[in-house]
Amino acid sequence: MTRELDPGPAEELIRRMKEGRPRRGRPGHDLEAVLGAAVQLFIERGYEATSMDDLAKRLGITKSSIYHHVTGKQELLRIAVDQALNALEEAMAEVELLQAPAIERLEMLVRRSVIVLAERLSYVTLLLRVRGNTAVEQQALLRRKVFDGKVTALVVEAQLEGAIRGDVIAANAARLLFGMVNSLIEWYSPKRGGAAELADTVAAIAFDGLRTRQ
Amino acid sequence: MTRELDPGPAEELIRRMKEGRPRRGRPGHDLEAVLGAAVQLFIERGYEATSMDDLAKRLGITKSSIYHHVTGKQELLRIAVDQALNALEEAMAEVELLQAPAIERLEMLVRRSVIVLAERLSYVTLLLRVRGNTAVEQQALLRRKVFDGKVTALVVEAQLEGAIRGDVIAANAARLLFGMVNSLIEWYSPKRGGAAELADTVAAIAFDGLRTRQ
DNA sequence: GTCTATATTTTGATAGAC
DNA sequence: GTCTATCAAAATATAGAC
Repeated sequence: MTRELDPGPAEELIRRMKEGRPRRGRPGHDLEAVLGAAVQLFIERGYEATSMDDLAKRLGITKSSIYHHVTGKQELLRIAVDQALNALEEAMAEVELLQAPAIERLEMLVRRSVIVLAERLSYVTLLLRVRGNTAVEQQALLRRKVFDGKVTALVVEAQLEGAIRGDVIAANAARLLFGMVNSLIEWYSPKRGGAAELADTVAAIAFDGLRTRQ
Repeated sequence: MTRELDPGPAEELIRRMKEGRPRRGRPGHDLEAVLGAAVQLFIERGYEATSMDDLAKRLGITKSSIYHHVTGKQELLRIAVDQALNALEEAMAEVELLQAPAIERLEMLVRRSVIVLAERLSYVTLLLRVRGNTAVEQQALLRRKVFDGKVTALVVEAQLEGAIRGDVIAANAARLLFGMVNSLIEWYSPKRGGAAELADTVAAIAFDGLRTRQ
């Protein structure tokens, strides 16, 4: 029970992923393959609506075989949302180190977040759909809340510098800004081309608006 | 099976709601009460994660009693998302009648949509979370798609008029715009004050951007 | 309008052989 | 790494009394 909050043994996978080492050539499936199929299904049907048997069928194995790779359904979700949170928190940490006006740090955070969303699309998608039913989900919501708080702080700072309009409530602006960013998960597809260009579009609309200037 | 796509007998409720006639004073629960509790639970825990027994407990009755009011779980979802879709489509229809530049019609649609989201917050929340698992959900997704297509058409028109920046892909702009609008369901609360003011904020950011102008 | 059964499936998970 | 067999719990839904 305390297990789902621990780092867990799945960090082996995360480490392997970071190092770009794809998978070992053994027959059958490994954790990576199981996780990939699970994430895909969770996104298609929703986490709750996906049964371990659905996952087994997708993998072409039996339900019980899955338990050789993970302790249960929740662990699959935990690994996935952790991937998303780690990347977003890393982006935030980098931005916080910058010596620049708040509005520039904020814009950089927006661009970096778009990139993270594009690169880890399925993980971030799952993260943003988490509702808080289980301990795993509540922990994820908590980390999101911390992130959101830092965004609001950036907006406040930029307003004090006079760089962001003062006629909007900072928390609302922060939420709308990242509401726009996060909405990418609803339609972005890697085929759709460069995430960098998309980041430009998002930043342009968010900071300068849709309207033409004369 | 064909039933879930029919208008269904629950249109009595919808009619009563439109007329502002709240509920009949009989003892026990009516469809409206059951629907209200269901919607609340679907939002808290997710549709799939909510069992009919959860709903029964929340209402203080037994599971089987629910089937006196509705044919099943899916019907509850159908009534709810229909409420949201009807309101959004009505807003679109009204805007389409306006004799005004496309950008003004688009801005009006944004404002009206914010109001709809605020007024029917829980229904729209459910609508935006629909994944397409069942026939009910697929029908809802289809109606959303039509709505989105009309938004994109408005953006294109406004670009041709030179009112909206031409350096963004219309479909992307439309999606980001309503991504921002729709993100309201994640945090808006009626207590948070007027929806009209919020609509102003959304329109200001979307059309003129966060950045201060000198 | 609500109840007490009850039917029938499906769920997440385990034990132990290969 | 996968299998068969099995489990206990939980799911949606129905029948029929009050």
